[in-house]
Amino acid sequence: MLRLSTLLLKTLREDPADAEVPSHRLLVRGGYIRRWAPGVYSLLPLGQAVVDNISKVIIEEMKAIGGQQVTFPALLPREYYEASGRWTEYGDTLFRLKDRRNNDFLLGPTHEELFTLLVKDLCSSYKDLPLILFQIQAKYRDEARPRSGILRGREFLMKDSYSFDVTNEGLAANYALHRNAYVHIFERLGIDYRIVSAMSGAMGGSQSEEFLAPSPVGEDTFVTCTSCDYAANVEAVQVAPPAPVDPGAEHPPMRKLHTPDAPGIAALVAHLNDHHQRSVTSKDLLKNIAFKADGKPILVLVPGDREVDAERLAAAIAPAKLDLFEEEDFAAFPHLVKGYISAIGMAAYDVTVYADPRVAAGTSWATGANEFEHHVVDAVVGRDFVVDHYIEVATVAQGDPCPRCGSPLALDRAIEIGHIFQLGRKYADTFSLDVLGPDGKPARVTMGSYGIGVTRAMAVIAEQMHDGLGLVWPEQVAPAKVHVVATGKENQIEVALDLAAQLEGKGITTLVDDRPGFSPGVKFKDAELLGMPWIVVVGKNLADGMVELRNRRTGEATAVAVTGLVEAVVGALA
RNA sequence: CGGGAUGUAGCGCAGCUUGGUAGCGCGCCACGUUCGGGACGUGGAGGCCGGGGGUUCAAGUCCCCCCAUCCCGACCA
Repeated sequence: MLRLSTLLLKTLREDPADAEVPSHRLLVRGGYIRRWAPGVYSLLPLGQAVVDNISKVIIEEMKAIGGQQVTFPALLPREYYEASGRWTEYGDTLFRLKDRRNNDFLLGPTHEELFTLLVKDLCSSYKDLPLILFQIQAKYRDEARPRSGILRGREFLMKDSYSFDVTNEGLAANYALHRNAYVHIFERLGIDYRIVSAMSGAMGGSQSEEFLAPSPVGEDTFVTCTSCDYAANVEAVQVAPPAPVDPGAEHPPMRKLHTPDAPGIAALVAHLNDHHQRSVTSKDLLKNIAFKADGKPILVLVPGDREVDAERLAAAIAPAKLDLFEEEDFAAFPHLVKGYISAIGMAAYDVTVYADPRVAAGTSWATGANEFEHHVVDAVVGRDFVVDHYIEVATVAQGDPCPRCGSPLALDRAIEIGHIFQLGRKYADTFSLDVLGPDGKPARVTMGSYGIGVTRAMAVIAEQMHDGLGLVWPEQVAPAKVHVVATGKENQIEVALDLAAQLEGKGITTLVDDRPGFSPGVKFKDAELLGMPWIVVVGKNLADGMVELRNRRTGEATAVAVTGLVEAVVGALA
């Protein structure tokens, strides 16, 4: 039983000044969490209770698919991350520190390395596999911009699990088990979610799916088809192949035009239409964007109404390191003229040209001329310039055709709450993780990794389930199922405590507001802010032997005899 | 890393233009009244005005530097 008279809880009447999104505002106001530094929070007693409830659901479902729980250290020596290359790859996002002997350590951002090494240490036969290990543990990532309370923290609680198999079929089976377990977990937590295809490029065709919770404050964007069941993160959308181009089509010869004051797509559209009797929109122009791949200039071509998604590009050219083309790069490489960039003639300078599939061979474009204040029109792909590689890097827009069925795609924002990934043999290769197969020969192990943000799930639930008065927890995660409010100056507190004890006796977690001297208004407001699914009011009707049972979500209230309260609650929860 | 905003009591804020004894609301403590929608009275506790330097007889207020926090952008030629 949680008693408000002694519980460490101070609710705030006003919104904290630094909180914008609802989950952050309400969790701080309700005394669930407290901030210490950007992206670093304490869980107070009620917050801890929520996290415990979420963890319990996750642990049950992970064990149901044969997962074995472990706990790894968060403090890790550099050498293992050096071996996998992530000491460098993670960059500034990695928290690094030194011990007294000046040895490098890090705070673990995720644990593939150590799980791989543990299995290498302990498992030497195919008979030891398949194996699923998981932990619920704090992760550390020095995010460029932590935000939105515990939605994106620098320290956060995560369930991470890893599967180990000898065969690809085994990996696929473990992946399917996890996918299924995640469905159960998010259903039980009452989270509204979608499963979408995620980016798989960098890891080489491995399958990967994300569990996304639709939310206006989400940082991810995903598409869903308006008619079939296609759903994907925008980063993973595959463009439908462009309509075939008639190879025999005649195009007028390429012409160079003087286009003063027309750098940039919008200015060029206006200039061509006003001064050259063309009828073009941004779609007909080629957007040429220069980057550096391992220091060498590359060009990326997309239609003028699209943007280049740098994340997708980075994944597409990995492991080459992607950088922007800066002022000094233009100065050092005068063949590319800022504002008038063109792919024409770039083959001579060893500049690799990447293009979106819409920039198909035989299509005709207006583009830069690599000459100050000049553009060209009627430049034809394959005739006037060459595309070296086609890659998926253009941003996706509302209404784009579904790659599966061609119907328009819808775009929505969401928060990533889970990610399941067929890693394959990447880490097994790094650490030479083999087991002996039935044929007596070593077999390379294949792995999956699977994550759920536990503290983020708490924020997501708050985000999806609140109203103007406060939080509205689902029964599975609420710190208590019932909040008993005692108002009045008679024996209400005694009766409330007695009812709470009876409810607890039935296994129903109960929070009771037994604070003396608080006005009824304060107690009602707090009960609504804190968001337990059921509120029992022990007040003035006690004189008639009655109390009130309210549903926090619907606001529905019914009068119940004190003697029948426990039974009524049991019925309501069933 | 760039742009914007903000740092004054536990929380939310005013005071800064025009320098002159540190304020308000909530919360907190004591006593009394009140008790179904954030009650009231009386008395109280609580501040290095983010930090450093400067100007001045005098700085929360003016000037310079630094730090921190929040929001937006992370490139679009």
